[in-house]
Amino acid sequence: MTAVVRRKPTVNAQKVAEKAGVSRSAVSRTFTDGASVSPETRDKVLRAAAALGYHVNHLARGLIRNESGIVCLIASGIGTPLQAAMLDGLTLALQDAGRIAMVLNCAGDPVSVEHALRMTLNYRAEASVILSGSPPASIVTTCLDNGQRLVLLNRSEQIEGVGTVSIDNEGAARDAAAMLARAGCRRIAVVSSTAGTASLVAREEAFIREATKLGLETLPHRAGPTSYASGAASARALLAGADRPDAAFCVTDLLALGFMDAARHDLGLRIPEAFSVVGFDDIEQAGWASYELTTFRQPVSELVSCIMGQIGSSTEGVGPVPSRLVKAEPIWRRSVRVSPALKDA
Amino acid sequence: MTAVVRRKPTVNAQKVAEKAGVSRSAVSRTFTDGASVSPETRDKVLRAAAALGYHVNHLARGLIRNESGIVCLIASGIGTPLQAAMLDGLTLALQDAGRIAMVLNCAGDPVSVEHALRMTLNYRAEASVILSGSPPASIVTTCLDNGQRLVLLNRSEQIEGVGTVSIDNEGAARDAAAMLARAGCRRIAVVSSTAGTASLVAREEAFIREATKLGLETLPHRAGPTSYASGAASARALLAGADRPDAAFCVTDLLALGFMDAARHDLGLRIPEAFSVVGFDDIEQAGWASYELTTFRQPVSELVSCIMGQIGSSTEGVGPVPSRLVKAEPIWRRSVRVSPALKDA
DNA sequence: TATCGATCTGCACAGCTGTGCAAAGATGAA
DNA sequence: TTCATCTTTGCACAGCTGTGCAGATCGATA
Repeated sequence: MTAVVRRKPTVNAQKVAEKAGVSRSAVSRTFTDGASVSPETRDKVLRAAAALGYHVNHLARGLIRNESGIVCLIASGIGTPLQAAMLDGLTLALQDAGRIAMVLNCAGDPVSVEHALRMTLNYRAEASVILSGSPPASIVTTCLDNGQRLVLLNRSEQIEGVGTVSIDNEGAARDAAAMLARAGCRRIAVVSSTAGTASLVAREEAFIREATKLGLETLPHRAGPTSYASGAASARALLAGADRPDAAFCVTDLLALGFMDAARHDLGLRIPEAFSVVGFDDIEQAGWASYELTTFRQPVSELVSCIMGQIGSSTEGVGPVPSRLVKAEPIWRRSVRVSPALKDA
Repeated sequence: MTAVVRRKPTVNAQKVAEKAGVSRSAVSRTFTDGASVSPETRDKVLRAAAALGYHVNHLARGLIRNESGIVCLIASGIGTPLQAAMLDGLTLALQDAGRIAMVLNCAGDPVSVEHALRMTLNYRAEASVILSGSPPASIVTTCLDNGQRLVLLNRSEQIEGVGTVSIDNEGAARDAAAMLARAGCRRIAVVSSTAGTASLVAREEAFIREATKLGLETLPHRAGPTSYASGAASARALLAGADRPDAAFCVTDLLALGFMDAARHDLGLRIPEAFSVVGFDDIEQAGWASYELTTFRQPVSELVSCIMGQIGSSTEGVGPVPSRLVKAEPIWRRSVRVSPALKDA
């Protein structure tokens, strides 16, 4: 006598119709925007639905309308301040737009991104936002063929039909180089990570190019993943010898904060008097009083609204969505020493 | 001549069956675990599916199986380090268990939690995890009636059929009081927030009760929401007068870090020599060299596996899931001065 | 009153899949 | 060869909803 799996009697539109004494169509129309129902039947239906605890089945609705209402967010390192802020903003914006967010936590490598996009297709998501990692080309075309919108964040490649929102890494990195040159720095550590993410590499290379052009010496260094610990390790490695650099450009605020802490507490350096640090992202912690990090802001809310624009209202066709380039404004705080020249002025 | 909305020809099991020269059932069985298909047809199907870019429609599958594979995570303040860490762990664990996470970003008030749970029912989620906020009782029973599993985090109320995972706030708060008493502190600021969250109130009250029992004086203070800024504001308010406290118990690490920064940089206090601070949560930043905050750890991975246990394998019935109480271990760092008594030993 | 128009309602089909049941095919044994 | 057993396959139904189309109801106007 095996235990019989007794499926709970689910409450569907049919039940509501019977209780309200109307047809099932009337129930459906009551919960469909812009459908034609008389106020009385509408009332009867709503009352019956509330009594039974009826909730429209979005799986079935998505099946017939071919609009699931689901938008997938594909990211890695969700626990990180910047990614968490992006997720916060995106989930909220999606809800305001009547969609719902599915979060796929991937490792960042192409295989896991492809896996995530497959899941995306399984759930017939209307759009997917890839916040980190880079998808193989084949799965991208499959997504587009299935009518899914795709938005990539901080990818340099332009793909036909794929929306792109990018930070102006090059411009900001050039500004950073100029900023440190004006402060009178000469030997500059360039602290990056071994992750090899496109935008991080872009920042590093653009900075080195501009700094070299300005006659500055650069010392690239990568201690590990993009983290506080890696920043601290870089500081200990770079500041140990006799001929130290006199400034550091860190491609990420997390790296910068770790770098600052190690420089101050392990090596006794005074920032900004004896050493200048510039970061990137403007995460919340960069503004904390222990750091007061001068950095470049990733304008989260602007990025979010750009992404929402790319996702669009799902009505228009495959119009070639213009890719957006967002400026990263410098945020002046107190981790860069004031230039002697400016002091005189 | 209006633009005809031409629905893209979707690729479904029927198309795959035709291309592979088999029946649609064979396609379905190929993608169903434990179904009976011969290796040859299976191969033909897989080849045809790959060629067409077929992906099983989980909406339809969920409709017929009554198992959507969706688990909803309801939270507010996703950008916060602790919540972000929880989301990171939960999304990963869910994916490993073959489910997928939907994230509902709510404001925390009962109305928005109810709204989120309604959405949960619309998508026929198998389970919902409420990470913050407190749902009205009526919607809870509706969820249970619809066969949805429900897990509450840090709720004191026991509801029949609802899983609960809680941190031992009281025990940890008592430990904190004893810790500060042993360090020789006498007047202790209790820094909390105006949020009124159950677990924060529990920490505050348990601490005050135990501290009073130990003969310590307590000065409760709430400057605003649970944030770095509120912690800093509390420090400025509490440390301005002449008869300062000599220690602070902050019900959250974010509050503690803000408190420390304001105490040090605005008021010139030395921590831990002249002032001791204890926090709660052990967010990543608490371990940074600028803070070295002594605190109590919310064991994220343990909480995650407890929650996963409550969600269960969805096979068994409404068995009364035992509620779990997780200990918050003290993490000794350097924000509490070493007791003169211990120094002698 | 008869006709027209507007508004609402119900029928029936489509959308995609999983699975029980019966039939067919394959395999082994007598 | 004949029978029995096991595996595989196809049919057809269920699961829940949105919507086009035709019919019904109602009010208003000539």
